[in-house]
Amino acid sequence: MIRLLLAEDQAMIREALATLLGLEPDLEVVAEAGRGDEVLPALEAAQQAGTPVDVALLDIEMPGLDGICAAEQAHARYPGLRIVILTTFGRPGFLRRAMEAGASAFLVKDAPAAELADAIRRVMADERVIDPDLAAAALADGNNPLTSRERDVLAASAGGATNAEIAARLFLSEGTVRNYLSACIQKTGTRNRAEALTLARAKGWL
Amino acid sequence: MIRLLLAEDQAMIREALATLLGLEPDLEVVAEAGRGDEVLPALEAAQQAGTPVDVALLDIEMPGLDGICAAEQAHARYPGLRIVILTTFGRPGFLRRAMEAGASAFLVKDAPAAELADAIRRVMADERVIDPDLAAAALADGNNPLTSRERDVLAASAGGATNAEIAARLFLSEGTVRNYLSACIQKTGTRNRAEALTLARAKGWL
DNA sequence: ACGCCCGCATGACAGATGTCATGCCGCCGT
DNA sequence: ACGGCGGCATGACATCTGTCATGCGGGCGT
Repeated sequence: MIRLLLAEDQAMIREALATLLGLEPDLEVVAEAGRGDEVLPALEAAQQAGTPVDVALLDIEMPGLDGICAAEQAHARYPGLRIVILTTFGRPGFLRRAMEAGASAFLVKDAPAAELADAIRRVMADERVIDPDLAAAALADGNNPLTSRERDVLAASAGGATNAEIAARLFLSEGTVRNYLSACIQKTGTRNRAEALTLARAKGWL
Repeated sequence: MIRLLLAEDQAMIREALATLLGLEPDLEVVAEAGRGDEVLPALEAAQQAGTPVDVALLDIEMPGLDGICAAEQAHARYPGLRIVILTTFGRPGFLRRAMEAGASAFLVKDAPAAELADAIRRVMADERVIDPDLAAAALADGNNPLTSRERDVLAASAGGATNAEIAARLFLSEGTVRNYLSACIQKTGTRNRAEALTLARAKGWL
């Protein structure tokens, strides 16, 4: 019996997935989390209850902590735990980060449901499960060209934030903000901050 | 036995929901669609197969046609069909549009799974199912203040499109684009196009 | 020690964005 | 007929964004 933890913020989806997986004779959902920062506590609780989790299924976009950060924490604390990342968007940067975080599988929600149970069984057999096209895209994409600070500033530009606002928020001068954004624009090969942000998000660089 | 159609572009989620609903003794998923423009044909096929759909569950954000437009078409063609809109974001403008399109229920995926089956049974009993908080927000929000053309131009500004690009795309002069965007910015009470776009999207106005 | 990279900053300037005033046309309701 | 609204446009101008040059300090690897 493979014991699973399921982390997904949308309750309806989480429960539907739990039901689907619960129908498999060799799978059992023993823990659930609706936020990224509930993953570690849930793993702890399952351990304490005598039903240690074998495989954690983590959505990426969750409140409290994103699934990849949660994977890092979980992997550090429970080295034997297998991690399957589940995501809406197969962004290459996410794939890269997920692998670095110790994930054994990376699945997009566009895949057929049968692939989920299959992936779980394969990671239990110490396999890696990644879509070959996505892996190729991630490798072709090269590394995220943005420095840490550039990412901060680009992320802060979302929603129409002015340079003055970004500067105040990140304790920088406006000129520095303009320089960082200009660097982001050039590194991403785009024409303005909005386009740079759109592309960086699509690539999973932020 | 209530016969259902399920329209949701993410295969894994759709199948999980179909499994969940299929476990209810009085519900049966007789049709599925992965794109908005497959909804009508799927309804047609179910009708032809002698298993006419009673309730259509439509996700909003789907390729080919959004769920609300699909609802409009389905409602026009099958007046007796009940429509339940399922969405990730409870945007007031979406709620308003869904109701206008003939939907009988509007559910967010954050809701517990039990609410889905419950909503299906209630709309079969000719009830309306809407979260009271969401309804209040939609009523408090007032109407979408943007004209059709303003919405076109604001939507076209996404992703960093320049005024010249928007103008070329919508067959306008750049000055007209600037005027329309300025109007959007003022009507939304924001400071620039990016913020106007962010807010209009959050409200379900686009 | 030196070179590179990152973070941060100033300053000058070109171009894009946003505001405002104004005006024409067509449609619709009164 | 008239007024209001939406769509479209021109023109002037203020402000914001983006580019470039330059420079300082600190950390790291060779």
